[in-house]
Amino acid sequence: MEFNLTIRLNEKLYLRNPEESELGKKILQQSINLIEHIGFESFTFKKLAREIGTTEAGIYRYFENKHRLLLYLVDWYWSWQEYRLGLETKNIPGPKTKIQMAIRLLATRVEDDIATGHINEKLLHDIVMSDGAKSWLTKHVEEDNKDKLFQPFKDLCAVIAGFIKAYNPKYSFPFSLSSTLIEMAHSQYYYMHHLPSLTDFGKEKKEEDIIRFLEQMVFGALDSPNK
Amino acid sequence: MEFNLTIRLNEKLYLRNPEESELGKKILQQSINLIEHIGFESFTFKKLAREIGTTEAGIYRYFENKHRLLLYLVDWYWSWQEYRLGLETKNIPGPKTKIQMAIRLLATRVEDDIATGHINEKLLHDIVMSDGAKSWLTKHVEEDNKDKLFQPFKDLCAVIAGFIKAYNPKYSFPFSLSSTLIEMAHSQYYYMHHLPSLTDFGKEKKEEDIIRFLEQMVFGALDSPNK
DNA sequence: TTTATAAAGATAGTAATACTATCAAAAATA
DNA sequence: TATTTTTGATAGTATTACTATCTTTATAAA
Repeated sequence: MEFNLTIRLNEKLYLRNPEESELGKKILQQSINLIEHIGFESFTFKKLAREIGTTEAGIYRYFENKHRLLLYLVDWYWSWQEYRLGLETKNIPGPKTKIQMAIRLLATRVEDDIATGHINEKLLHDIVMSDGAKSWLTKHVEEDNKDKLFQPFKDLCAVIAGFIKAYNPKYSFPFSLSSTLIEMAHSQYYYMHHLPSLTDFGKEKKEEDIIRFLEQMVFGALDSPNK
Repeated sequence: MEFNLTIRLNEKLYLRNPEESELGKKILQQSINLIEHIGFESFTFKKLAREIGTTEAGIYRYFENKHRLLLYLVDWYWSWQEYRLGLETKNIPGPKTKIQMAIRLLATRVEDDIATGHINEKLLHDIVMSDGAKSWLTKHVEEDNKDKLFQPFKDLCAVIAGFIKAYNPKYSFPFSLSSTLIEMAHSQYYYMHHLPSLTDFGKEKKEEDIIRFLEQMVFGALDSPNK
């Protein structure tokens, strides 16, 4: 028996749904390979077309521009993380364990999930670490936000904020702590590998240390008297 | 009497030192205005040249490309923050107060500093929040890092890590906590204004709340038993 | 004062990027 | 079989990201 996970995203992300055709799926698959390989700045639709064996115009039929394609991939990633988190925290009673699970899922390098044929989660994880922030660091954040293009990130943030509130209902900053946690799980990993002197994990480069750091910080904040 | 603050940066950032000529200073001044106004993605040397009343080629004599110019501005900003932090924590005895001062300086919207003629710190602050991360989120981070192009950020991070170690010598993650603090002071501010549902400050939009959040988190982490 | 030299301005040119438009061929669907 | 949809092929344009060259102007040394 086979399981197949499909994630349906906001229609404003694309001109034609890439999940609904072979070419569309190839665009998703190969754009992940190519962005991971050459970086988002050097990535162009022309290069992607060459890689796939189609034409530039063909790709423009699916995505307005490369920023929208990035948004699609990033939204896909956060939706998938929320889905995973839902699975892994199902039937777990204590909010503490749920928060710990969230930290673990976010700070651990992902393995490719076979249930999603054309998406390589491992590579996508690297892309989100290196380029994810670029999806909202633009002059058009607010319009994109009105179009709900950041919804998956916000949803994940809200889920974890929910765990935080369940753990300590008196804590004043559940959303900020949640977004800090999510962002730092990625940043500290990126720093550890590329700018290690911004971290305390430079020598060993162990994910477990990032998890210890984040746990200590989060529960430090949540367990301390909240003025 | 007049005071004049000049910050000398890594020579690899530029082809010709922009601090040493009128045109160079105009490049710095106007690039800040223009990047803040249209965003880093839309910013080009041609537009900048038009703004200044010089030619594209003229600007290329100072900076290899717009990424290097961004790095220059970002490095300038972090150097200036370190300088300010040094000033403000001089003669303050307790490390707790120093950490609080660091948080306050980082999380408070800056006023233009008259001692630096051609640099508008207020606008530069906005640029660093919106585009600062793009200076290291590239495929050439590691080469840039070898060239010490991120030194000012690292230095500031190390100074604050020093305060953290002084406050609690047993704490295991002074550098990671420091980089988290610096990054979050900017991110939370950016989120508060553009993606408020990622924070708890959406309604009031008060800097004081960000400061409270960061202080509570940092001292929560530092005062809790460190396993 | 001439004379070297460095900086700035003016102009041109090129390869690549970020698209848009059009038309024909192929595939799917009615 | 006819019709609609999707893809492929080709062309074209404005802008970007540079490099090159040559002249003028400002500065400073002889």
